[in-house]
Amino acid sequence: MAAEVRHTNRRGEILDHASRLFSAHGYDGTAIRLIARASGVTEAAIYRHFDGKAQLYDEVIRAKAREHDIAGDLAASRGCGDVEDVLRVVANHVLSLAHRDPELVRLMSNSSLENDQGRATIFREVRSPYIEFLVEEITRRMAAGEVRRIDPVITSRCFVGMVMDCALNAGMWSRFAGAEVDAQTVVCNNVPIFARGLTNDGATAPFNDGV
Amino acid sequence: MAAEVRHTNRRGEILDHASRLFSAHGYDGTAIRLIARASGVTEAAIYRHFDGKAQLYDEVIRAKAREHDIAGDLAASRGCGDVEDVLRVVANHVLSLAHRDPELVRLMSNSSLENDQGRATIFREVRSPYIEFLVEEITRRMAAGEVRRIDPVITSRCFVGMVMDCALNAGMWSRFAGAEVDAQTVVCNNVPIFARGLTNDGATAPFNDGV
DNA sequence: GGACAGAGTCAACGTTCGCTCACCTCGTTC
DNA sequence: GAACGAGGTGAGCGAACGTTGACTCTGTCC
Repeated sequence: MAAEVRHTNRRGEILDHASRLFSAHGYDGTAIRLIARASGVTEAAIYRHFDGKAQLYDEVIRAKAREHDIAGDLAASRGCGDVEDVLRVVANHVLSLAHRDPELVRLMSNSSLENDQGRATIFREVRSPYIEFLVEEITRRMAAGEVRRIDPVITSRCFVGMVMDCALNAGMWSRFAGAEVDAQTVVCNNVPIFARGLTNDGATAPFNDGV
Repeated sequence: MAAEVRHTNRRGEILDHASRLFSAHGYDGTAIRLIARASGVTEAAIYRHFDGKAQLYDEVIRAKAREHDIAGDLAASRGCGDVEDVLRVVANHVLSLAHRDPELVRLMSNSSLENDQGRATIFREVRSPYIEFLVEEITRRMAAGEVRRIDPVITSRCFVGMVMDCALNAGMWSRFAGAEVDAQTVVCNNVPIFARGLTNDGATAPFNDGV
């Protein structure tokens, strides 16, 4: 990270402005001309640094995803607490990420069809770390009898999807329902529901049927 | 006389082709020229029927939303079965809607920033009916003691969000994990988890604390 | 001090965009 | 049968688009 700081930061500046504009207006809605003007250079200068619009967009996505070490953050909580704690860690991380980096949220909900590769990149870099962490935790806790017998992959994908959808559409909620709901309230409401649905009752034997 | 008047349907034809193209390439990615060519007319003809591109897009969204009577479908299941049945009805309806009308799914995930009004329309016409149905069901069952004390609005929004995210990103799943997961498997896995998290234990008294 | 490469500008290219205009062709109405 | 409005055409507008080529400036290396 510190090694990248050359004495000309133009490339980074362009990437920053492009990230902001792409996230605000989408891929098709952002002209190279706009990025150039925002970066204080001409359009031709942008083509000195990037091969074209598509490649610039791809670099923006990749740089944005690399800003966060999601898997690394989650690794610290590996094996800690009960399954409710695990869900809470994931949900809180997603929602705080969305709060810290609104551009990322917009890029995620923007890169739907325009530039399908960008969408795949975001999916792989942002969503997958959460899912993989959850799958691992749930699988281990299922073997230990803490979690009932469910499909860890489907369950993890859907839980992450629920939290992502919440982060992406929080703005829409307030527009229709009026009252703003903060992230912590959502977590406090939903994580226990999901956790309760996942955990074995104390009365039930951990291994009630074979694998 | 009345049998040959099918070509008075130009407006509807244009809407159909516009719907297909907008859902395939997004708002900015779809040129009026393309819609005209697909509809077998010139661009000028489109401007006879619609005020402009933005209004055409809005009409597409509105027509698409009106194709389905989500609230009406759900009303038939009002008050039936236990809370698990209610969740299953909602999840199955969302997933079958997505299966029957892929264009709608694409429009939903496409209309992100481009034309924000279109996004709000889809949100109101497609998502809200599910949420309102769930809120009503959960609230009633909470009062009856079947469901634990949770926030019905947040819970409903998040459940619907989970299912929508599943419907929207099912294509992405298979690309990364390889194995395709069909909708019914997802419902069978997740609805019981959520339902179990919502329902009161049999051992617990229905009203264990005041409202 | 000359060669060279990177970074930047300026001007323009060919194309496509949303949109409009003048005109045509009907079926209906008075 | 004249008038008329709805629906359609073909040509073309001005603007914006992504992209490129020729050129300049400025360090750095041999």
